[in-house]
Amino acid sequence: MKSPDKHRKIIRAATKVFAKKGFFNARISDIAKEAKVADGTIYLYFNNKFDILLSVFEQEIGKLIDQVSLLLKKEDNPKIKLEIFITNHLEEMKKNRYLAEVIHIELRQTSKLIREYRKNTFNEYLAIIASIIEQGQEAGVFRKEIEPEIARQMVFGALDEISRCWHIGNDCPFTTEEVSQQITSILQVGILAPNN
Amino acid sequence: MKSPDKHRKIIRAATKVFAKKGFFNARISDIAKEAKVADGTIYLYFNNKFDILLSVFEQEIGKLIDQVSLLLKKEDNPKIKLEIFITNHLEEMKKNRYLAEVIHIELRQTSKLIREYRKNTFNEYLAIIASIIEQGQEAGVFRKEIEPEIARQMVFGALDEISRCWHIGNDCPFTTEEVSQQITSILQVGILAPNN
Amino acid sequence: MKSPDKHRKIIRAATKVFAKKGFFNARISDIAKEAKVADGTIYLYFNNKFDILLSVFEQEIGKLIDQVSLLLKKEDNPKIKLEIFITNHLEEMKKNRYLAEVIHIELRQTSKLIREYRKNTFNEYLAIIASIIEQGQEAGVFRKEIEPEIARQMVFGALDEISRCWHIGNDCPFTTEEVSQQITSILQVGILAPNN
Amino acid sequence: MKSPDKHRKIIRAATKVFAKKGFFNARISDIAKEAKVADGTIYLYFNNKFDILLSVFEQEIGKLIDQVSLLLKKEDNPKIKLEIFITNHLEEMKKNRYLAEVIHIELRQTSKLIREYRKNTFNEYLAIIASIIEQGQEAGVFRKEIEPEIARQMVFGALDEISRCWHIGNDCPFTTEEVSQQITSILQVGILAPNN
DNA sequence: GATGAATGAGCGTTCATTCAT
DNA sequence: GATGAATGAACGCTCATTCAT
Repeated sequence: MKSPDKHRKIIRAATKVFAKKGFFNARISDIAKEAKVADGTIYLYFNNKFDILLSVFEQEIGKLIDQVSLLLKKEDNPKIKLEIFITNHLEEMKKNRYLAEVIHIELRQTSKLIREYRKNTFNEYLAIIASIIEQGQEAGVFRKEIEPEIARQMVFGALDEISRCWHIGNDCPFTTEEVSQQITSILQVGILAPNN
Repeated sequence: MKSPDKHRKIIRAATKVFAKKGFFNARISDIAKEAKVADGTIYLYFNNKFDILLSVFEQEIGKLIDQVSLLLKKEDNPKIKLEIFITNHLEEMKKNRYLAEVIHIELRQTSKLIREYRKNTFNEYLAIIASIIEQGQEAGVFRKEIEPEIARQMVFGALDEISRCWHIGNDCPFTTEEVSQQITSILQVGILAPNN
Repeated sequence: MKSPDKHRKIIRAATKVFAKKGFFNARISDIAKEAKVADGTIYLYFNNKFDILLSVFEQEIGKLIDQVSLLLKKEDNPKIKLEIFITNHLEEMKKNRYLAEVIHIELRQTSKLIREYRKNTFNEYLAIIASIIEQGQEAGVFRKEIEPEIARQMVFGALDEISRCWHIGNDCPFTTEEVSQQITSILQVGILAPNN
Repeated sequence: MKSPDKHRKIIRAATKVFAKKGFFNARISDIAKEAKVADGTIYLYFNNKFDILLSVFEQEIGKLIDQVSLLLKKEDNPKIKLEIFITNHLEEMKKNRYLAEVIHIELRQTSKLIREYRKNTFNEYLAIIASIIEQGQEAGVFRKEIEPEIARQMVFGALDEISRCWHIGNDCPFTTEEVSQQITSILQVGILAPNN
C-alpha cells in the first residue's frame, strides 16, 4: 500500500522545487531528488507532473484554510475578521516562501486544468473573504452597496501583489504588520482625507 | 533592411499565442504560423524566445503608458486621476484580452530577466499609480499616512486580479463600469458603513 | 547502474559512424541506431556529441598504447623497437579501418577541446616514439644529433599519411609488410645510395 | 559578367575563415562578411559551400605548385631538390598559416568529394615529391629499392605533421631551418649512428 | 512497492540556399 | 550583377513517462 508518508514527502519536495524554479522549469527528477525518492516512484503517487502541482495546492491551501478558519471562529466582529484574514495571509506568505511563490507563479501559469481546479479548494479559500464581507454587511458594519465578489477580488489581488513584490527581491521597507495595517485601513476607511 | 511591418506582425502573433497557451506552452512555430512567416524569420527580429516575450511587454505596455498618460494630463484632481487610471486599465484589459493574459500569466514567470525587466517599462507603468497617490497627498486630498507604494500595490493587485477572473472564464456579472466604480469607491471611502 | 556493456556498444557504434561520415556529418541518431539504443540513452553515458568523440579516442588509443607497450616490453634493441612500433601501427590501422579514419579525420578538427585532449592519451601514444629514439641515442645506436621530437613527428606523420592513403581508396600496391620495411629502412639508413 | 576580382576576394576570405573555424564551423555569412560581399553574391561565383573549399585548394595549392616548380627548375641535384621542396613547404606553411590549417584540417574532413578532388591538383603537388625521388634513383643518387610512392607519403606526412604541431599551438622549440635540416638529414642518411 | 535505466517525441535554434528587388 | 531578407529542413539535446527487475 502506498505510504502516506512518501506522498507527503513528494508534495513537500515539489512545493520547494516549483517555488524555486517554476512549474515548467522544474524537472521530475529535481522533485525526486529533493524527496529522496526514485523518479519512477513519483508516478506511483501522482498521475503526471501537473497532477503534482494540483496536489500541492490542495495540500497547502487546505492548510491555509484550516488555519485561518480556526482563527476566524474565535471572532465575531467582521472588521476584525477581515483584519485577521489579511494579517494571517501576509504572515503565512512571508513565512512560507515556497507556498507564496507557488501561488503567485503557478496560479497563473495556465490553463484549463488550473481553471477547473480553481473552482475547488482555492476558491474555497477566496470564498472566506467574500463571506466575511457578507457577514459585515448583514451586521450593518460594511456598506451594503459593496459587491462582496469585487471586494474579495480586491483583497486577494492586493495581498497577492504584496507577496509577489516581497519574493521578487525588490526591497520592501515595510514590516508585515505595517503592510497589514495599511491595507486594512485603506479597505476600511479608504484613502480620502477627512474632509474630501 | 528588416521590415518594421514584419516585426510588428510577429509581436502581434506572439502576444496572441502567449496569451492563448502561456509562454512555456507556446511554440516558436506557433508564433511563426500565426505571423505567417517562416520559423527562421523570427530569429532575424528577435534573439530568442524570451526576447520575444520581453518585446511584447515593451511594446504593449508602452502603449498603455502612452494612452493613460495622455488621459491623465488633462486632469488635475487626484481623485479623478485615480479613477481614470483604474477605468482605463480595466477597459484595456477587457478589450485587449491577449495583453491581459500576457500580463497576468507571464508576469509571474520566475526569471531574472523578467525581474530586471520589471525595473524598466512595466515599473514605469506602476509608478504612475504611486505618483497619483503622492500628488493627492500633497494636495491634501489623500490621507498622508497612506504609503504610496503599498497603495500602488493594492491598486495594481486588485485590478490584475479582476482582469484575471474575467479571462479565466468565471462568470463575472458586473460591467467594467460597475467594477471600476466599486474599486474606486472602496479605495476612496473604504468599506465601512457610515457609523463604524 | 548504467551498463558498461551499453557504454561499449555506443563507443563502438560511434567509432563506426564517425569513421564513415566524419564527426560533423555524423548524427546522434545515426550512432543511436547503429548502437541499437534510443537517442536519449546516449546522453546517459555521454555529456554531448563531442564527449563521444573524446571517449572514442580514450578508448581506442588506450588499447593501441596497451598493445604496443606489451610488444615493446619484450624487446631491448631500439632499432627493432622502432620497427615494432611502425609495423604494429600500420597493421592496426589496416585492420581497424574505423579507428584509422577517426584518427586521421577527426584528429584535425580545430578545437580547443581536442587540443587539450591531445595532451593526454594521444600524446602518450606519440611519446612512445620519442622515448624509443632517446633510448637508441643513449645506447649509441641512433645519431645523437637527431631531435627525438622532430623524429617522432616524422614517424607519426609518415604512418598517418600512409594509413590515410589506404583508406582514401587510392590503390596502394604494397603490402603492410613492404610499407613497414621501407619506412623502417628509410628512417634507419636514409635514402641515399651507398656512395653519396 | 562575373568579376574575377570578386572571385579572388571570396577565395581569400574563405581561406581565412576556413582556417580559423574549420569547414563545418565556418558560415557562409562569415565568408561573405570577410569578403565584404553579400551572402547571395557568393552563390554567383560558387555552387555551394563545398565548392568554395575545393576552389580554395585549387587556388592555393596551384600557387604552391608554381612556386616550388620554379625553384626546382633551377636545380639538378636530386638531393638538393628534395631539400628545396622540404624547406619551401615548411616555410610556406609557417608563413601562410591559413593555407596550412586549410590543408591539415580540411584535407581530412571528409569525403567522397574531397577524395575525388585529391586526384587532381593536390595530387599533382604530391607527385612532385615522387618525381624527385625517381630522378634521384635514375641518377644513382638515391637507393633503387626505395619505392617513390612510399617515400613521397613519408615526406608529405612528416611535413604535414610538423606544420600541424606548429599551428596547434604546442611550443616547438626549433626553427624552420633546423626542422628542415633534420628531416632532410634523416631522409638522406637515416637515424643510425655510423657503425650500426 | 520501489527503482532508475531506457525511451523517443518534441522543440529551440542554426544556416545553406533562394529569389524578389 | 548584387543584395540580404526570407526560408524551412535539419539536428542536438531534454525530460516526462514507462517498465523490467
